[in-house]
Amino acid sequence: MSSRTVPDIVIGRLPQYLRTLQRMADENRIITSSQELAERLGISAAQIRKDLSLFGEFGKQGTGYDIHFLIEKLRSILKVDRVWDIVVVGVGDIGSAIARYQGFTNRGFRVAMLFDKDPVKIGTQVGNFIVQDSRNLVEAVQRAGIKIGMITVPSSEAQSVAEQLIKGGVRAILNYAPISLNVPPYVRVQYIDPVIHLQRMTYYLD
Amino acid sequence: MSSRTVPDIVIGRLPQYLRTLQRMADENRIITSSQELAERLGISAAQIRKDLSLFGEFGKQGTGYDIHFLIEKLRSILKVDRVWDIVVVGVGDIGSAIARYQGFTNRGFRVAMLFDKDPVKIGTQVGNFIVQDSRNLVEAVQRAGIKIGMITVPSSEAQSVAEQLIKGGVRAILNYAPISLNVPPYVRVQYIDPVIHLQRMTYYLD
DNA sequence: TAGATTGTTAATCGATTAACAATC
DNA sequence: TAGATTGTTAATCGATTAACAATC
Repeated sequence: MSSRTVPDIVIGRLPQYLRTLQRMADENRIITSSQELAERLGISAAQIRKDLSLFGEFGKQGTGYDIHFLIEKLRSILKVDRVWDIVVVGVGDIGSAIARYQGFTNRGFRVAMLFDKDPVKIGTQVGNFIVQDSRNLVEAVQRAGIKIGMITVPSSEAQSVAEQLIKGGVRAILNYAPISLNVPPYVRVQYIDPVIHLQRMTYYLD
Repeated sequence: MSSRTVPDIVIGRLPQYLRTLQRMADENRIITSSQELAERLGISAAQIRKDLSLFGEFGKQGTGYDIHFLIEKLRSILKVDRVWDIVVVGVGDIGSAIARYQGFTNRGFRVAMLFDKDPVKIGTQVGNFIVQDSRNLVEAVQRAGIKIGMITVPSSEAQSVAEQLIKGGVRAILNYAPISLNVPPYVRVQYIDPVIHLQRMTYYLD
C-alpha cells in the first residue's frame, strides 16, 4: 500500500480524477463508483480502483466512494490542499491571458508575480499585477519563496529564464515556449505547446 | 514495417521529434543521430530508432539521419506537409491569444475563423479576424471544410460547442475548457488545462 | 579497413485488465 | 438476506531496452 514509489503515470491521472470529482460535487452528487468515474473519464474502472488503492482504502464495498471524502484525499495527496504561488515570466498574449485566468481559483494555485524585460511593459498593470523587471526576478522569487514558475517568453529566451527561475528556488516549471528545457533532476517540467497536440491529431485525419 | 497499426503513444512522440529536428535545422545542422536526439529529448536512443522504424528506414548505418530528410518524412507521416485551417470558438483572453499566436506558422496550421456568442464581441476585430456569430458556426465550418476546432469557451458551454463543431464536420478538437468532452469515436480530442499539469508537479514538491 | 550507427530481434520491464473473495 | 462494489491478486498485454549483426 504505502512506501513503494508510485508510478508517475498514476500521478498524472490523479488530477483528472480530482477534476471530475469536483465537477460531480458541483452537481450536488454525494456518492460515485469506480464505474461511473471510468465512464466519464474514458478509462477502465479497474484502473481507477488500482490507482487509488496505492494510497489507501477510500471506498466502501457495495456502495462506492464518498465524493467529498475522495476529493479531500486527492487534494492532500497532490498537495493542492493549500494555495501555491506562481511566478509568470513573459507578458505577451499568453502571459497576459494567464495573469487574468480565473481557472486557478479553488484548484490550488494563484498567480503571484509577473515579469518581463521589456521597458515598455515594466510598471504597467496586467490583471491585478504590476509587471516587474526581469532583472529582479531571481531575488524576488527567492524572497517570496515561490516554487512554481510559468514561462511564456519567446523560445530563444526560455532556457535562460528557466535557469534564473531555478536559481531563485523554483522547482516546478510549466513551459509554454515550444522548446525542450534542460534542467537538473530535482526540477520538474511540464510543457504546453498547442501545436504538439494538434500534430498528434492530424495523423488520424484524412 | 507498414500495415500494422502504430501505437498512439508512438504518434505522440513524433511531433516532439519533429520539433527538435526543426530546431536543429534552424541551427544549420545537417546530420544527427538517434543518440543526439535522445539526449535533447530525454528519452532513449533505442526508442527513437524503434519508433522511426515503424515507418521506414530513414537513416544510414555509421552516419545517422539527414535532418532535412527526416523532417520531410515526419511532416508527411503526421500530415503537416500542408496547412490545416482551424476554427476557434470563444474569444476570451485565451481565444484572443490564440488568434494572435505566431507559433502556428510553418508547423502545419493557421487560424481561419473566430466565433463568439457575445453580441459585444461579434463584429469586432481580433488579430486578423472579425469575430463571427456562433449561430452561424455549423454552416460556416461546413462550408469551409474545416476539420480542426479549438474550444476556449467556459466549461458550461464546452460540450455544446463540441457538438456543433462535430455537426459542422470537425474531426479533431483541442479543448481548453477544464472538462472532459463526450464525443463519438471518429472524433479525436486533446486537452490543455494548465492546472492538470501543475497538479501533476506539486505531488513532487515538499 | 576501422569506426560508427542503424534497424531489428529477443529479453525485460511495467502497466492494464480480468476476476473474485471480502464486505458493506 | 440479496445485491452491489470495493480492494487485490494473478494473468495478460504492451512498451521499453539491451544487444548485435548489418552496413555505411
